[in-house]
Amino acid sequence: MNTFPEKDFYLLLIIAKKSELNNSIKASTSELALDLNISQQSVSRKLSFLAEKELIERKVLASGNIISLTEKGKNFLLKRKNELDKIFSSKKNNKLSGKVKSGLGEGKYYINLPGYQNQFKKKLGNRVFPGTLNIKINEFELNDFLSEKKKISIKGFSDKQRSFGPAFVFKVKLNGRIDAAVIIPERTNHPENILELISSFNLRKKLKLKDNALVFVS
Amino acid sequence: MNTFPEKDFYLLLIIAKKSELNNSIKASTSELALDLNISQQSVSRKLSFLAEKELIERKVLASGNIISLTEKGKNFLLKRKNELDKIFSSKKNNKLSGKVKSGLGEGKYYINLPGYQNQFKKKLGNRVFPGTLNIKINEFELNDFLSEKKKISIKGFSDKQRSFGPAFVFKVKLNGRIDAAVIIPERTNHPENILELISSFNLRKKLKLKDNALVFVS
DNA sequence: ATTACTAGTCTTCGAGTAC
DNA sequence: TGTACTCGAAGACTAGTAA
Repeated sequence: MNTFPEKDFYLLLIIAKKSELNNSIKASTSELALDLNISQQSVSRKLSFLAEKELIERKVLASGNIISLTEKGKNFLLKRKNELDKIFSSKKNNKLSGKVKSGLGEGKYYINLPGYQNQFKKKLGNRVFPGTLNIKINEFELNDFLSEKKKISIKGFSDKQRSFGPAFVFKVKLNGRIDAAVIIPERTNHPENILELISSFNLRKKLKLKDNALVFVS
Repeated sequence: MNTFPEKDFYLLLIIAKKSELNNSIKASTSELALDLNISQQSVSRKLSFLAEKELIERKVLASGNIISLTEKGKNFLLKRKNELDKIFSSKKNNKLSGKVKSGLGEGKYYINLPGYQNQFKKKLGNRVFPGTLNIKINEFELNDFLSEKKKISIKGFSDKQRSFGPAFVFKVKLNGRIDAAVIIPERTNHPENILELISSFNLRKKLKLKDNALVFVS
């Protein structure tokens, strides 16, 4: 029995990620075991299972496995994606709420660099206040929220000493009325549950926000 | 151990579907057992597990369960959705290919009703040929394909005898060059792996298509 | 009608180890 | 280094049944 690999879904997902859906990957069972937090032996068994069900294609070499998803495997994931999309589509997140947090104040420095400010002026209509308002949000809702917004690109640049990376900004309203923008570094390495807002206003002052104040962006 | 309910994912998904994410549902363990093709006892155990992990909220009554997803439960699904979205986002399907199939010829009758033809003329620019070209496609790719297209609504209407339902149409090109439109009844009950195309042309003749001919829409 | 405990069976797990 | 077999333990399953 066991027609559908619900239990092995996550292994399939990891293979999809690593292979970028369409390529082959080389991976040993112990490597994958680390990703899944299970034993090498179990991965071996699971890969056999997925191959037997024709969800993956697999060549076993002395040095590891060459693995790729089959059409059937991709469809299995796509079907799951469609189910989830359908469930969440009705509840489009056009609002994101969270609490105001204090950042490290680094944003301030970067935001105020002329290389960025000039672009803000051109693309957002105004220079922005040197500082960001940090809001702690549910990171899982961020994707859906931003997917509805227009992505505006901010280019990176260099000065004599160092270079500054590109970023994306998205125009939003804070608490339904104040013009602001979400800014996300293109090569992000900071926590995704913190949303950084910029604005021509000093948002914290303008809205008299203290730490942990509940706000929403839309 | 067993921190994440990979094995019970499908039950969580079913609860999400039935509850439309945010509502409570009433369901007995044996009902859910049918959906999952497992025993009533297993559902009982799985529900306890999900509740213990705080993925669902559950009230056990003499007549069944009142179940709703917790924020944590929704996040679990949302996270999975985001992973899948990410995997498939690079491979945007702006092309859908499949084989020409013979339909039952019903489409012809409906398509040609003035109540529909007048709307086609207004919204697609032309009356359409009375007949549909049926293409067998991969149903799992349909969602992604259509999500990139503009949805045009065709209203339902009634005559003395009966009523005819609303539909959606999406402008596409067949084989990269012929103007056509996908038509999907709003209350669909026909197989989703068959795509029905309408056009001002008789597509079958114009492209000299025989059954099983490979075509693509974009 | 329910839910869910018990108990026996079947499945899945990973340590050890062969190749 | 690899993969994957054996096998004892742990976990998950269902039938019977109590509440």
